Amino acid sequence: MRDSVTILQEHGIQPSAQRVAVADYVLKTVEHPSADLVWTRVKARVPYISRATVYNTLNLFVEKGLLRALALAEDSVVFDPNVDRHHHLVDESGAIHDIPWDKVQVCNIETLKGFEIHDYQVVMRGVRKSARRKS
Amino acid sequence: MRDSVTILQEHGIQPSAQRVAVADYVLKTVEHPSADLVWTRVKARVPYISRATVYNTLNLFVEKGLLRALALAEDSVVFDPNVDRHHHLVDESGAIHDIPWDKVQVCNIETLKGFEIHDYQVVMRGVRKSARRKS
DNA sequence: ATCCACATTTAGACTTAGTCTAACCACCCA
DNA sequence: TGGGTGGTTAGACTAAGTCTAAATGTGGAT
Repeated sequence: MRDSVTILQEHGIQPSAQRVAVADYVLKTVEHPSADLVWTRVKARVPYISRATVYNTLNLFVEKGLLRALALAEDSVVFDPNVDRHHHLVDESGAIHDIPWDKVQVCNIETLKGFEIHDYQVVMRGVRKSARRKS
Repeated sequence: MRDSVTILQEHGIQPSAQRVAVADYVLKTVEHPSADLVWTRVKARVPYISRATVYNTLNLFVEKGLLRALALAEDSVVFDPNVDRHHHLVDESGAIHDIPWDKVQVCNIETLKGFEIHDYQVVMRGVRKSARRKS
């Protein structure tokens, strides 16, 4: 995994200590955290970071294309460091899983009359099937 | 369009004056209103209805299958009286349009390993193409 | 090294969406 | 006539997020 400082610089973001701390967590996670969860996680390593900074930083990262903000569940916006096209599965437990773009195909979307589609994804609800050994 | 009182009764909901007022608006609208917009719209006809009642009523309608709650945009949950399967297009203006189920097809979703899909839809972002005469 | 201008961070006030609570009302039925 | 059950209400409360004004950090010119 590449260095957070480098990634920030490549996207025209001054790599301050706080921003690097946020990047170190949020660019590598797969847990689709809410902003407050990001705050909690980052505070565990850098206790002096403020809530406003976390929100500012997350919004900056979204603006600069490092993150995507997703409004999939009812109760909060979550962040996803996977900015390539992909689909999402919202588990009934609340967990969110990325589904690779080529696992599912959407047909006839370009023939929709009257609209210009800029982007789309399939949003699924379901449960992760319990794997073999559970206990 | 059928009578709101009848529809409520068929779904096991006591048709109080407030509930009928909410139903009269929200079961017929196509504007995908937020809860507060429902309150505003209903208050225009029934000024003595309280915010809590609107929220209670909307949640009751969702529970009883008269409405679906959608978390598509970042800033609030909206309600949709169309409870049949369909897709959604979120216009850049913020407006939400229903896209009929058979306009678009999703393939290979049943072959997804490791998950049991209960429900899905395609969520699109884009703009409504300006029709001929604009001015 | 020093200074300045500007960027960043901070705590806390503020806003907005939504839930909860406890009192209140209205009807049905004994 | 007096409960009891439903529904409604205002307002307190909570949670997510934004804003503000002050403090602090930083890079570049000298």
